[in-house]
Amino acid sequence: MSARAEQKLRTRRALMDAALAQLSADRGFGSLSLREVAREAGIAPTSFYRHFAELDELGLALVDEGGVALRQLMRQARKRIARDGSAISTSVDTFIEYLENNTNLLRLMLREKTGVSKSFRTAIKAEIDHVVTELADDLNRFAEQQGKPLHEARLVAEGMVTLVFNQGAEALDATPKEKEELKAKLKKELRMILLGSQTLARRNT
Amino acid sequence: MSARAEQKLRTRRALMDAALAQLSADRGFGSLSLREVAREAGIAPTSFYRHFAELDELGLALVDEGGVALRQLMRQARKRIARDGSAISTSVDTFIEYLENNTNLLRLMLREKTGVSKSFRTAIKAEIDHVVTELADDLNRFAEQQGKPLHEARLVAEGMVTLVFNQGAEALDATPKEKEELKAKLKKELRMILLGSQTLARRNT
DNA sequence: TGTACATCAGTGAACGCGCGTTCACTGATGTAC
DNA sequence: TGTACATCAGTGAACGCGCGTTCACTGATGTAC
Repeated sequence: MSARAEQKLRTRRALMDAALAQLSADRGFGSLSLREVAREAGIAPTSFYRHFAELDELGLALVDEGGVALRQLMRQARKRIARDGSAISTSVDTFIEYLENNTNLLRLMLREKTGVSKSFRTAIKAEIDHVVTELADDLNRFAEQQGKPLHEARLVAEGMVTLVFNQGAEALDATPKEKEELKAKLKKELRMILLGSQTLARRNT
Repeated sequence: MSARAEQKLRTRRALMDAALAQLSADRGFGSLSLREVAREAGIAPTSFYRHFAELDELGLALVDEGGVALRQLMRQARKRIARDGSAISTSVDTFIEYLENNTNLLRLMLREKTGVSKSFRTAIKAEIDHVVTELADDLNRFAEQQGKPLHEARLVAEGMVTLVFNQGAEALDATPKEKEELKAKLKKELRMILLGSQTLARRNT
Protein backbone atom coordinates (compact mmCIF):
# COMPACT_ATOMS: atom_id res chain seq x y z
CA MET A 1 0.00 0.00 0.00
CA SER A 2 1.29 3.41 -0.95
CA ALA A 3 2.35 5.92 1.68
CA ARG A 4 -0.46 8.17 0.53
CA ALA A 5 -3.09 5.47 1.01
CA GLU A 6 -1.68 4.62 4.43
CA GLN A 7 -1.90 8.24 5.49
CA LYS A 8 -5.48 8.41 4.27
CA LEU A 9 -6.39 5.35 6.32
CA ARG A 10 -4.74 6.89 9.38
CA THR A 11 -6.81 10.06 9.00
CA ARG A 12 -9.96 8.02 8.53
CA ARG A 13 -9.21 6.17 11.73
CA ALA A 14 -8.52 9.45 13.52
CA LEU A 15 -11.96 10.69 12.47
CA MET A 16 -13.69 7.56 13.71
CA ASP A 17 -11.74 7.60 16.97
CA ALA A 18 -12.53 11.27 17.44
CA ALA A 19 -16.26 10.63 17.04
CA LEU A 20 -16.13 7.64 19.36
CA ALA A 21 -14.21 9.60 21.97
CA GLN A 22 -16.88 12.27 22.14
CA LEU A 23 -19.64 9.80 22.93
CA SER A 24 -20.62 9.48 26.56
CA ALA A 25 -23.65 9.16 28.77
CA ASP A 26 -24.39 12.78 27.93
CA ARG A 27 -23.43 12.92 24.26
CA GLY A 28 -25.18 10.91 21.59
CA PHE A 29 -24.05 10.55 18.01
CA GLY A 30 -26.82 12.91 16.97
CA SER A 31 -25.30 15.75 18.94
CA LEU A 32 -21.92 15.52 17.21
CA SER A 33 -21.13 18.00 14.46
CA LEU A 34 -18.94 17.42 11.47
CA ARG A 35 -16.83 20.42 12.43
CA GLU A 36 -16.39 19.16 15.95
CA VAL A 37 -15.26 15.71 14.83
CA ALA A 38 -12.85 17.17 12.28
CA ARG A 39 -11.46 19.56 14.89
CA GLU A 40 -10.95 16.70 17.35
CA ALA A 41 -9.24 14.63 14.64
CA GLY A 42 -6.94 17.52 13.83
CA ILE A 43 -8.02 18.25 10.28
CA ALA A 44 -9.90 21.06 8.56
CA PRO A 45 -13.70 20.65 8.39
CA THR A 46 -13.55 20.54 4.62
CA SER A 47 -11.14 17.60 4.67
CA PHE A 48 -13.82 15.47 6.28
CA TYR A 49 -15.39 15.05 2.85
CA ARG A 50 -12.29 13.27 1.56
CA HIS A 51 -13.33 10.36 3.80
CA PHE A 52 -17.09 10.36 4.26
CA ALA A 53 -19.94 11.93 2.33
CA GLU A 54 -21.62 12.91 5.59
CA LEU A 55 -21.39 12.34 9.31
CA ASP A 56 -23.86 9.46 9.28
CA GLU A 57 -21.60 7.51 6.94
CA LEU A 58 -18.92 7.63 9.61
CA GLY A 59 -21.48 6.46 12.16
CA LEU A 60 -22.43 3.47 10.07
CA ALA A 61 -18.75 2.55 9.76
CA LEU A 62 -18.65 2.54 13.57
CA VAL A 63 -21.72 0.30 13.72
CA ASP A 64 -19.90 -2.11 11.43
CA GLU A 65 -17.01 -2.20 13.87
CA GLY A 66 -19.47 -2.84 16.67
CA GLY A 67 -20.79 -5.82 14.75
CA VAL A 68 -17.30 -7.21 14.30
CA ALA A 69 -16.68 -6.85 18.02
CA LEU A 70 -19.93 -8.64 18.81
CA ARG A 71 -18.91 -11.59 16.67
CA GLN A 72 -15.53 -11.74 18.37
CA LEU A 73 -17.33 -11.67 21.68
CA MET A 74 -19.45 -14.67 20.78
CA ARG A 75 -16.45 -16.66 19.60
CA GLN A 76 -14.64 -15.96 22.83
CA ALA A 77 -17.67 -16.85 24.95
CA ARG A 78 -18.00 -20.16 23.13
CA LYS A 79 -14.34 -20.95 23.71
CA ARG A 80 -14.61 -20.17 27.41
CA ILE A 81 -17.76 -22.20 27.83
CA ALA A 82 -16.08 -25.21 26.21
CA ARG A 83 -13.31 -24.82 28.79
CA ASP A 84 -15.22 -23.79 31.95
CA GLY A 85 -18.83 -24.92 31.38
CA SER A 86 -21.70 -22.94 32.95
CA ALA A 87 -22.86 -21.38 29.70
CA ILE A 88 -25.09 -18.67 31.13
CA SER A 89 -22.70 -17.41 33.74
CA THR A 90 -19.73 -17.38 31.36
CA SER A 91 -21.68 -15.63 28.63
CA VAL A 92 -22.86 -12.85 30.91
CA ASP A 93 -19.37 -12.36 32.31
CA THR A 94 -17.90 -12.23 28.83
CA PHE A 95 -20.49 -9.74 27.70
CA ILE A 96 -19.83 -7.38 30.58
CA GLU A 97 -16.11 -7.67 30.00
CA TYR A 98 -16.68 -6.76 26.38
CA LEU A 99 -18.71 -3.76 27.48
CA GLU A 100 -15.78 -2.53 29.49
CA ASN A 101 -13.41 -2.76 26.56
CA ASN A 102 -15.76 -1.29 23.98
CA THR A 103 -17.85 1.08 26.04
CA ASN A 104 -18.46 3.75 23.46
CA LEU A 105 -18.92 1.37 20.57
CA LEU A 106 -21.63 -0.37 22.52
CA ARG A 107 -23.05 2.90 23.71
CA LEU A 108 -23.55 3.85 20.09
CA MET A 109 -25.21 0.53 19.23
CA LEU A 110 -27.55 0.57 22.22
CA ARG A 111 -28.62 4.14 21.79
CA GLU A 112 -29.06 4.21 18.05
CA LYS A 113 -30.96 0.93 18.08
CA THR A 114 -34.00 3.02 19.02
CA GLY A 115 -32.52 6.18 17.54
CA VAL A 116 -33.59 8.66 14.99
CA SER A 117 -31.87 7.41 11.87
CA LYS A 118 -33.50 4.62 9.94
CA SER A 119 -30.21 3.41 8.46
CA PHE A 120 -28.64 3.16 11.92
CA ARG A 121 -31.61 1.25 13.28
CA THR A 122 -31.58 -1.15 10.36
CA ALA A 123 -27.84 -1.78 10.52
CA ILE A 124 -27.88 -2.35 14.27
CA LYS A 125 -30.91 -4.61 14.14
CA ALA A 126 -29.11 -6.73 11.55
CA GLU A 127 -26.11 -7.12 13.86
CA ILE A 128 -28.29 -8.07 16.82
CA ASP A 129 -30.27 -10.44 14.68
CA HIS A 130 -27.07 -12.17 13.78
CA VAL A 131 -26.23 -12.57 17.45
CA VAL A 132 -29.70 -14.00 18.11
CA THR A 133 -29.30 -16.53 15.32
CA GLU A 134 -25.91 -17.71 16.54
CA LEU A 135 -27.17 -17.93 20.11
CA ALA A 136 -30.19 -19.97 19.03
CA ASP A 137 -27.84 -22.42 17.32
CA ASP A 138 -25.69 -22.66 20.41
CA LEU A 139 -28.72 -23.20 22.64
CA ASN A 140 -29.91 -26.04 20.43
CA ARG A 141 -26.48 -27.61 20.47
CA PHE A 142 -26.27 -27.48 24.27
CA ALA A 143 -29.80 -28.79 24.62
CA GLU A 144 -28.85 -31.73 22.43
CA GLN A 145 -25.71 -32.44 24.45
CA GLN A 146 -27.52 -32.32 27.76
CA GLY A 147 -30.56 -34.21 26.56
CA LYS A 148 -32.77 -31.32 27.72
CA PRO A 149 -34.69 -30.17 24.68
CA LEU A 150 -35.85 -26.58 24.32
CA HIS A 151 -39.17 -25.10 23.30
CA GLU A 152 -38.71 -22.43 20.59
CA ALA A 153 -34.99 -21.91 20.89
CA ARG A 154 -35.03 -18.82 18.69
CA LEU A 155 -37.58 -17.13 20.93
CA VAL A 156 -35.48 -18.03 23.94
CA ALA A 157 -32.45 -16.51 22.25
CA GLU A 158 -34.34 -13.35 21.42
CA GLY A 159 -35.52 -12.88 24.96
CA MET A 160 -32.05 -13.50 26.32
CA VAL A 161 -30.41 -11.05 23.95
CA THR A 162 -33.01 -8.40 24.73
CA LEU A 163 -32.37 -8.77 28.44
CA VAL A 164 -28.59 -8.85 28.12
CA PHE A 165 -28.43 -5.81 25.86
CA ASN A 166 -30.88 -3.74 27.85
CA GLN A 167 -29.87 -4.52 31.37
CA GLY A 168 -26.32 -4.55 30.06
CA ALA A 169 -26.79 -0.96 28.92
CA GLU A 170 -27.10 -0.01 32.57
CA ALA A 171 -23.65 -1.41 33.21
CA LEU A 172 -22.08 1.18 30.91
CA ASP A 173 -21.85 3.80 33.60
CA ALA A 174 -22.23 1.61 36.68
CA THR A 175 -19.85 1.19 39.59
CA PRO A 176 -18.07 -2.19 39.95
CA LYS A 177 -20.44 -3.11 42.76
CA GLU A 178 -23.50 -2.28 40.67
CA LYS A 179 -22.01 -4.29 37.83
CA GLU A 180 -21.75 -7.38 39.99
CA GLU A 181 -25.38 -7.02 41.05
CA LEU A 182 -26.41 -6.56 37.45
CA LYS A 183 -24.55 -9.67 36.41
CA ALA A 184 -26.14 -11.73 39.17
CA LYS A 185 -29.59 -10.46 38.24
CA LEU A 186 -29.07 -11.14 34.56
CA LYS A 187 -27.88 -14.67 35.16
CA LYS A 188 -30.96 -15.47 37.22
CA GLU A 189 -33.27 -14.02 34.60
CA LEU A 190 -31.63 -15.97 31.78
CA ARG A 191 -31.84 -19.10 33.89
CA MET A 192 -35.57 -18.58 34.33
CA ILE A 193 -36.14 -18.27 30.60
CA LEU A 194 -34.11 -21.40 29.95
CA LEU A 195 -35.94 -23.39 32.61
CA GLY A 196 -39.28 -22.17 31.31
CA SER A 197 -38.42 -23.27 27.81
CA GLN A 198 -37.32 -26.70 29.04
CA THR A 199 -40.54 -27.07 31.00
CA LEU A 200 -42.62 -26.22 27.93
CA ALA A 201 -40.61 -28.69 25.84
CA ARG A 202 -41.29 -31.45 28.36
CA ARG A 203 -45.02 -30.69 28.44
CA ASN A 204 -45.25 -30.80 24.67
CA THR A 205 -43.76 -34.29 24.27
CA MET B 1 -59.84 30.08 37.46
CA SER B 2 -59.41 33.40 35.74
CA ALA B 3 -59.78 33.72 31.98
CA ARG B 4 -56.15 34.71 31.82
CA ALA B 5 -55.01 31.58 33.65
CA GLU B 6 -57.18 29.41 31.45
CA GLN B 7 -55.68 30.92 28.33
CA LYS B 8 -52.20 30.33 29.71
CA LEU B 9 -52.99 26.67 30.33
CA ARG B 10 -54.34 26.36 26.80
CA THR B 11 -51.13 27.75 25.34
CA ARG B 12 -49.06 25.45 27.53
CA ARG B 13 -51.05 22.50 26.26
CA ALA B 14 -50.61 23.71 22.67
CA LEU B 15 -46.85 23.76 23.20
CA MET B 16 -46.79 20.24 24.61
CA ASP B 17 -49.04 18.95 21.85
CA ALA B 18 -46.90 20.66 19.23
CA ALA B 19 -43.77 18.97 20.55
CA LEU B 20 -45.50 15.59 20.77
CA ALA B 21 -46.85 15.93 17.25
CA GLN B 22 -43.37 16.41 15.82
CA LEU B 23 -42.05 13.18 17.29
CA SER B 24 -41.91 10.22 14.96
CA ALA B 25 -39.69 7.32 14.03
CA ASP B 26 -37.39 9.87 12.42
CA ARG B 27 -37.61 12.74 14.87
CA GLY B 28 -36.41 12.51 18.43
CA PHE B 29 -36.97 15.06 21.15
CA GLY B 30 -33.35 16.11 20.83
CA SER B 31 -33.88 17.25 17.27
CA LEU B 32 -36.70 19.63 18.15
CA SER B 33 -35.94 23.32 18.44
CA LEU B 34 -37.63 25.80 20.68
CA ARG B 35 -38.43 27.96 17.67
CA GLU B 36 -39.97 25.05 15.81
CA VAL B 37 -42.20 24.04 18.70
CA ALA B 38 -43.33 27.63 19.24
CA ARG B 39 -44.04 28.03 15.52
CA GLU B 40 -46.09 24.82 15.50
CA ALA B 41 -48.01 25.98 18.57
CA GLY B 42 -48.74 29.31 16.91
CA ILE B 43 -46.88 31.63 19.25
CA ALA B 44 -43.75 33.76 18.99
CA PRO B 45 -40.48 32.03 19.99
CA THR B 46 -40.02 34.47 22.84
CA SER B 47 -43.41 33.58 24.33
CA PHE B 48 -42.16 30.07 24.95
CA TYR B 49 -40.35 31.38 28.01
CA ARG B 50 -43.63 32.39 29.64
CA HIS B 51 -44.30 28.64 30.04
CA PHE B 52 -41.00 26.77 30.32
CA ALA B 53 -37.47 27.85 31.18
CA GLU B 54 -36.11 25.64 28.41
CA LEU B 55 -37.19 22.96 25.98
CA ASP B 56 -36.15 20.13 28.30
CA GLU B 57 -38.58 21.35 30.92
CA LEU B 58 -41.39 20.80 28.44
CA GLY B 59 -39.99 17.32 27.73
CA LEU B 60 -40.03 16.41 31.39
CA ALA B 61 -43.64 17.53 31.61
CA LEU B 62 -44.36 15.08 28.79
CA VAL B 63 -42.57 12.30 30.65
CA ASP B 64 -44.82 13.01 33.62
CA GLU B 65 -47.85 12.55 31.40
CA GLY B 66 -46.36 9.30 30.15
CA GLY B 67 -46.09 8.11 33.74
CA VAL B 68 -49.70 8.96 34.41
CA ALA B 69 -50.72 7.02 31.31
CA LEU B 70 -48.68 4.02 32.44
CA ARG B 71 -50.45 3.95 35.77
CA GLN B 72 -53.83 4.14 34.06
CA LEU B 73 -52.72 1.28 31.87
CA MET B 74 -51.91 -0.92 34.84
CA ARG B 75 -55.21 -0.18 36.51
CA GLN B 76 -57.07 -1.08 33.38
CA ALA B 77 -55.08 -4.29 32.89
CA ARG B 78 -55.84 -5.34 36.46
CA LYS B 79 -59.53 -4.73 35.94
CA ARG B 80 -59.57 -6.77 32.74
CA ILE B 81 -57.64 -9.62 34.28
CA ALA B 82 -60.12 -9.77 37.15
CA ARG B 83 -62.86 -10.12 34.53
CA ASP B 84 -61.23 -12.29 31.85
CA GLY B 85 -58.39 -14.11 33.60
CA SER B 86 -55.23 -15.05 31.63
CA ALA B 87 -53.04 -12.41 33.20
CA ILE B 88 -50.14 -12.54 30.75
CA SER B 89 -52.20 -12.46 27.60
CA THR B 90 -54.48 -9.69 28.85
CA SER B 91 -51.56 -7.58 30.03
CA VAL B 92 -49.74 -7.78 26.72
CA ASP B 93 -52.90 -6.95 24.79
CA THR B 94 -53.61 -4.00 27.04
CA PHE B 95 -50.07 -2.72 26.68
CA ILE B 96 -50.16 -2.82 22.90
CA GLU B 97 -53.54 -1.12 22.91
CA TYR B 98 -52.07 1.59 25.10
CA LEU B 99 -49.20 1.96 22.63
CA GLU B 100 -51.66 2.64 19.87
CA ASN B 101 -53.40 5.38 21.81
CA ASN B 102 -50.27 7.03 23.14
CA THR B 103 -47.76 6.35 20.40
CA ASN B 104 -45.69 9.48 20.67
CA LEU B 105 -45.78 9.66 24.43
CA LEU B 106 -44.38 6.16 24.57
CA ARG B 107 -41.95 6.89 21.78
CA LEU B 108 -40.53 9.65 23.91
CA MET B 109 -40.25 7.41 26.98
CA LEU B 110 -38.64 4.52 25.14
CA ARG B 111 -36.14 6.64 23.29
CA GLU B 112 -35.10 8.94 26.07
CA LYS B 113 -34.76 6.05 28.50
CA THR B 114 -31.32 5.54 26.96
CA GLY B 115 -31.10 9.10 25.73
CA VAL B 116 -28.72 11.91 26.16
CA SER B 117 -30.24 13.84 29.01
CA LYS B 118 -29.61 12.66 32.53
CA SER B 119 -32.81 14.21 33.88
CA PHE B 120 -34.89 12.44 31.23
CA ARG B 121 -33.22 9.12 31.96
CA THR B 122 -33.76 9.51 35.68
CA ALA B 123 -37.40 10.55 35.36
CA ILE B 124 -38.23 7.72 32.98
CA LYS B 125 -36.41 5.13 35.05
CA ALA B 126 -38.47 6.21 38.05
CA GLU B 127 -41.69 5.68 36.09
CA ILE B 128 -40.61 2.26 34.90
CA ASP B 129 -39.45 1.33 38.34
CA HIS B 130 -42.88 2.14 39.62
CA VAL B 131 -44.40 -0.20 37.04
CA VAL B 132 -41.98 -2.95 38.06
CA THR B 133 -42.93 -2.58 41.71
CA GLU B 134 -46.64 -2.74 41.01
CA LEU B 135 -46.18 -5.72 38.72
CA ALA B 136 -44.12 -7.56 41.34
CA ASP B 137 -46.96 -7.04 43.84
CA ASP B 138 -49.48 -8.33 41.34
CA LEU B 139 -47.35 -11.36 40.57
CA ASN B 140 -47.08 -12.22 44.24
CA ARG B 141 -50.82 -11.86 44.67
CA PHE B 142 -51.56 -14.16 41.74
CA ALA B 143 -48.98 -16.68 42.92
CA GLU B 144 -50.69 -16.74 46.31
CA GLN B 145 -54.13 -17.22 44.75
CA GLN B 146 -53.00 -20.05 42.53
CA GLY B 147 -50.84 -21.71 45.16
CA LYS B 148 -47.88 -21.55 42.77
CA PRO B 149 -45.17 -19.60 44.57
CA LEU B 150 -42.60 -17.54 42.66
CA HIS B 151 -38.86 -17.28 43.01
CA GLU B 152 -37.74 -13.65 43.20
CA ALA B 153 -40.93 -11.97 42.02
CA ARG B 154 -39.27 -8.58 41.66
CA LEU B 155 -36.65 -10.01 39.30
CA VAL B 156 -39.39 -11.70 37.33
CA ALA B 157 -41.22 -8.39 37.09
CA GLU B 158 -38.08 -6.61 35.96
CA GLY B 159 -37.42 -9.09 33.21
CA MET B 160 -41.01 -8.97 32.04
CA VAL B 161 -41.10 -5.19 31.94
CA THR B 162 -37.80 -5.07 30.04
CA LEU B 163 -39.15 -7.48 27.44
CA VAL B 164 -42.51 -5.78 27.11
CA PHE B 165 -41.05 -2.30 26.77
CA ASN B 166 -38.33 -3.27 24.34
CA GLN B 167 -40.14 -5.66 22.10
CA GLY B 168 -43.11 -3.36 22.50
CA ALA B 169 -41.05 -0.53 21.05
CA GLU B 170 -40.98 -2.44 17.79
CA ALA B 171 -44.75 -2.33 17.66
CA LEU B 172 -44.72 1.45 17.42
CA ASP B 173 -44.29 1.45 13.68
CA ALA B 174 -45.36 -2.11 12.90
CA THR B 175 -48.16 -3.31 10.64
CA PRO B 176 -51.18 -4.97 12.29
CA LYS B 177 -49.88 -8.35 11.22
CA GLU B 178 -46.45 -7.71 12.72
CA LYS B 179 -48.14 -6.51 15.88
CA GLU B 180 -49.99 -9.80 16.25
CA GLU B 181 -46.75 -11.73 15.83
CA LEU B 182 -45.05 -9.51 18.35
CA LYS B 183 -47.82 -10.04 20.86
CA ALA B 184 -47.69 -13.82 20.42
CA LYS B 185 -43.92 -13.81 20.84
CA LEU B 186 -44.06 -11.63 23.92
CA LYS B 187 -46.67 -13.79 25.59
CA LYS B 188 -44.56 -16.90 25.09
CA GLU B 189 -41.48 -15.21 26.46
CA LEU B 190 -43.28 -13.94 29.55
CA ARG B 191 -44.71 -17.39 30.07
CA MET B 192 -41.22 -18.87 30.00
CA ILE B 193 -39.99 -16.48 32.67
CA LEU B 194 -42.98 -17.21 34.86
CA LEU B 195 -42.58 -20.96 34.49
CA GLY B 196 -38.87 -20.71 35.19
CA SER B 197 -39.51 -18.77 38.35
CA GLN B 198 -42.10 -21.29 39.51
CA THR B 199 -39.68 -24.14 38.83
CA LEU B 200 -36.97 -22.45 40.89
CA ALA B 201 -39.43 -21.84 43.72
CA ARG B 202 -40.34 -25.51 43.78
CA ARG B 203 -36.72 -26.60 43.80
CA ASN B 204 -35.92 -24.31 46.69
CA THR B 205 -38.59 -25.68 48.99
C1' DT C 1 17.99 7.27 -12.68
C1' DG C 2 15.80 11.64 -14.05
C1' DT C 3 12.09 14.25 -15.87
C1' DA C 4 7.46 15.72 -16.84
C1' DC C 5 2.91 15.24 -15.73
C1' DA C 6 -1.24 13.41 -12.97
C1' DT C 7 -3.38 12.50 -8.76
C1' DC C 8 -5.55 13.76 -4.66
C1' DA C 9 -5.57 14.57 0.72
C1' DG C 10 -5.73 18.50 2.97
C1' DT C 11 -6.69 23.81 3.07
C1' DG C 12 -8.79 28.57 4.19
C1' DA C 13 -12.07 31.89 2.91
C1' DA C 14 -16.65 32.56 2.32
C1' DC C 15 -21.74 31.76 2.14
C1' DG C 16 -26.34 31.61 4.02
C1' DC C 17 -29.12 29.51 7.75
C1' DG C 18 -31.70 28.50 11.93
C1' DC C 19 -30.72 28.63 16.38
C1' DG C 20 -31.36 30.37 21.64
C1' DT C 21 -31.74 34.31 24.13
C1' DT C 22 -32.16 39.56 25.53
C1' DC C 23 -34.81 43.43 25.60
C1' DA C 24 -38.14 47.01 25.89
C1' DC C 25 -42.84 47.03 24.44
C1' DT C 26 -48.15 46.43 24.25
C1' DG C 27 -52.60 45.82 25.54
C1' DA C 28 -56.01 42.86 27.49
C1' DT C 29 -57.24 41.09 32.00
C1' DG C 30 -57.37 41.44 36.98
C1' DT C 31 -57.67 44.03 41.40
C1' DA C 32 -58.32 47.66 44.99
C1' DC C 33 -61.06 51.12 46.43
C1' DT D 1 -70.69 50.47 39.55
C1' DG D 2 -66.74 53.20 37.94
C1' DT D 3 -62.00 54.51 38.08
C1' DA D 4 -57.09 54.12 38.51
C1' DC D 5 -53.42 51.20 38.69
C1' DA D 6 -50.94 46.52 38.51
C1' DT D 7 -50.13 42.31 36.34
C1' DC D 8 -48.39 39.53 32.83
C1' DA D 9 -48.96 36.55 28.33
C1' DG D 10 -47.56 37.51 24.12
C1' DT D 11 -44.54 40.41 20.75
C1' DG D 12 -40.87 41.84 17.15
C1' DA D 13 -36.35 43.41 16.47
C1' DA D 14 -31.88 42.35 17.19
C1' DC D 15 -27.62 39.84 18.69
C1' DG D 16 -23.89 36.60 18.12
C1' DC D 17 -22.90 31.69 17.19
C1' DG D 18 -21.71 27.27 15.21
C1' DC D 19 -23.26 24.87 11.67
C1' DG D 20 -22.82 22.28 6.74
C1' DT D 21 -21.23 23.02 2.40
C1' DT D 22 -18.89 25.25 -1.98
C1' DC D 23 -14.94 26.55 -4.14
C1' DA D 24 -10.49 27.26 -6.12
C1' DC D 25 -6.05 26.30 -4.27
C1' DT D 26 -1.52 23.85 -2.83
C1' DG D 27 2.02 20.80 -2.64
C1' DA D 28 3.51 16.24 -1.58
C1' DT D 29 3.17 11.65 -3.52
C1' DG D 30 2.66 8.58 -7.40
C1' DT D 31 3.33 7.18 -12.28
C1' DA D 32 4.89 6.83 -17.16
C1' DC D 33 8.57 6.95 -19.97
